[in-house]
Amino acid sequence: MEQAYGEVNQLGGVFVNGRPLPNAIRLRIVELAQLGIRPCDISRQLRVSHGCVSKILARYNETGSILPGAIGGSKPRVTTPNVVKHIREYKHGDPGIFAWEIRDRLLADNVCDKYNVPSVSSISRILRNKIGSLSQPGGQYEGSKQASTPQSTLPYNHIYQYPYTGPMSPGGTKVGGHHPGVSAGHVSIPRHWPSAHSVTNILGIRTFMEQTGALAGSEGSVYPHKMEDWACVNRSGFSSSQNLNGLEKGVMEADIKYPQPASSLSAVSGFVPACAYTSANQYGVYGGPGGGYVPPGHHWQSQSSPLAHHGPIHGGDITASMAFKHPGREALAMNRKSSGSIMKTQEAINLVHGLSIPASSS
DNA sequence: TGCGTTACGGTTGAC
DNA sequence: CGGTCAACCGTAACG
Repeated sequence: MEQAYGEVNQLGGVFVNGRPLPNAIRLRIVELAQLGIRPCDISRQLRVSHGCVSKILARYNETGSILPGAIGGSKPRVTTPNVVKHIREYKHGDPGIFAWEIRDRLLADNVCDKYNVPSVSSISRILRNKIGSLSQPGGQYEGSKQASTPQSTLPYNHIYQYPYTGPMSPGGTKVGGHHPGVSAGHVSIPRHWPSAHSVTNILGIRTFMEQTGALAGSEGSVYPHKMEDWACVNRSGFSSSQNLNGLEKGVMEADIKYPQPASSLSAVSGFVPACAYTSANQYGVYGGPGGGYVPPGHHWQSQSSPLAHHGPIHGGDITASMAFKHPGREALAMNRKSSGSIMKTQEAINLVHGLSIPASSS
């Protein structure tokens, strides 16, 4: 119940099986890569398996987003009220109609397209459960809106992976399906590092969290109050100043705090160390291998954090934008020549800090 | 040695 | 309200 669980990988890093890495670390992975640090070095420094580093970077390169994909949930349902309504009408008009005929008519009438037309079995179920019993007085469906086009069917994945900075959706509504890929990149991560030296701040823990919450309310960005809100980034607050090395950061990575063991990489130890899943995500705070797990008692962020306040929260809607991708990335790859030694890496890290600390020092 | 890939055991959330 | 299912996760290991 209150267990603080986590595991330690071969590199000494802490992770929670089945859960995404904190955004702070995901971001750091991308940033370091952009600085020309080799994935293997990133892996070692952040103590994240190289497979994971590879995956995150590949995803980033492909989509421009560092966000994890949508976890859980089901496919968007195809039997929308509108579809049911039509089925009902078809059935009413021809009580002997077969399910497959209904299916064909749904397609013919453009109620659905081939991608979201219900299966015959689904139609049968609808006929049996909803229409057969006639439990619903019909007509109270959501208006006359055509809710069954592919666009409106809300591909649930997108709300996670492609932070869509829609023109509206002030309530952070379930953003209408937006196709992936297209929009990736026009959002960015705010960049101002918390504090370059504080372990707690390096990953932007508490204070950022609060910021995030506050900002989130401003634009209606919705962060699920659960795990996916690791992506607790607000896309609005920094959109105008996003061109610091192409990376914007600051409102994010507040979510986690990972107490990593100070390993032999002393030079880096101050860089990676603190992380832990927020209490908001119901995970205990845990420390590194040496320290064992810290009991989740101290709740550095209470469940009723600011994050929980900003407007309507729709559980699965992460419209947070951590997506960013900047053109100059390749240029940075020139650093790649550096052999990836820790010293070099540290320089790069310092570079990051140098780039990104407008006013972060406490 | 670096890194892409994948099996595995895990979590999540809509249905 | 608990079970199912299909999505995703990161690690570890392989090549």
